[in-house]
Amino acid sequence: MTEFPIGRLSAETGVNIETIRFYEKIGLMPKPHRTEGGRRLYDRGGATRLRFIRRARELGFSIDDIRGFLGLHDQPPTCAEVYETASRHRAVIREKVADLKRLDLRLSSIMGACTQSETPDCPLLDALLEPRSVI
Amino acid sequence: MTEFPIGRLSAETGVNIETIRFYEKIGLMPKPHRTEGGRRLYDRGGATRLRFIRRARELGFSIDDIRGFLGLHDQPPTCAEVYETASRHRAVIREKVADLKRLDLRLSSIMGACTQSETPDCPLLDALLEPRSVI
DNA sequence: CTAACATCTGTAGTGACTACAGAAGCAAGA
DNA sequence: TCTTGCTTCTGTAGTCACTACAGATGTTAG
Repeated sequence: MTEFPIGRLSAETGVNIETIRFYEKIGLMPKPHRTEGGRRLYDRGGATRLRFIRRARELGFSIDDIRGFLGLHDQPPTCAEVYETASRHRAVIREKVADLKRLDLRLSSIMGACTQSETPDCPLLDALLEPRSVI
Repeated sequence: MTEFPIGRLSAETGVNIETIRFYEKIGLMPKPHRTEGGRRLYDRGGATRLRFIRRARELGFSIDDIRGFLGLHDQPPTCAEVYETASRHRAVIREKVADLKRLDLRLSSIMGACTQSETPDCPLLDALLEPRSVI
């Protein structure tokens, strides 16, 4: 047999069984064959497609981006369109990095005021209460 | 009157009306007075508390962290406990920054292969399909 | 034949809100 | 007093990308 059940697909691709079924429900994975008893049977193509989805997810692309890559919106995209999606995605990532770095600075700044004592009197919480603090 | 309705509280603190009601539902904000007609009335204390919550959220603390700060888990926390929470939070932020930077590198790497042509033949998508790619 | 395991469907939960629908309170002007 | 228009009310459902069950049934090795 060239077909295999969902458990093997899951083991082979590193994608959870429930996630595979979820991808099918939202139309990202096509409906596979079934055994007479109703169990899903996948082939090589299914594994390739699922791995593609997993890699794209690992790179942080949204389900909707992936739908586009797979041509599920309309046509399969041109190379330029894919680049455009990736480029916008990277811009979001870079903005997130900048945001988180600013957050780190602000947090570190108020943490510096902390005495770390065992009393409930905490400059860190005070900093959150004071409108004119470093925050 | 020293009391004011939810709209003014919202305007004053920059927190959405629906969010204020949400905070009340989950017990982060206490139940306020009501007019005879059933509308919420807040005082200065309410505004101070809500601003505290907003600042903590801006710093990325979870609702549960904030519950701890406000002493809603058990007692009001000691300064050392607050510092510990902040410290763990900062560690998560730094890990996220590192993750996102790695993501940027990987993404940039495969974007470099892209021809940005108008054809559907896309090295970027191929990179996601190939198991042995740079990704 | 049976025990153990794999898989099935469907629903609800996660976090931190946001977006409505439909009803009702409230304040200012005519 | 009445109306107009704004504000607020409750309750539910949607967001994103899954994850975690419960309870039933298929499949396979010994």
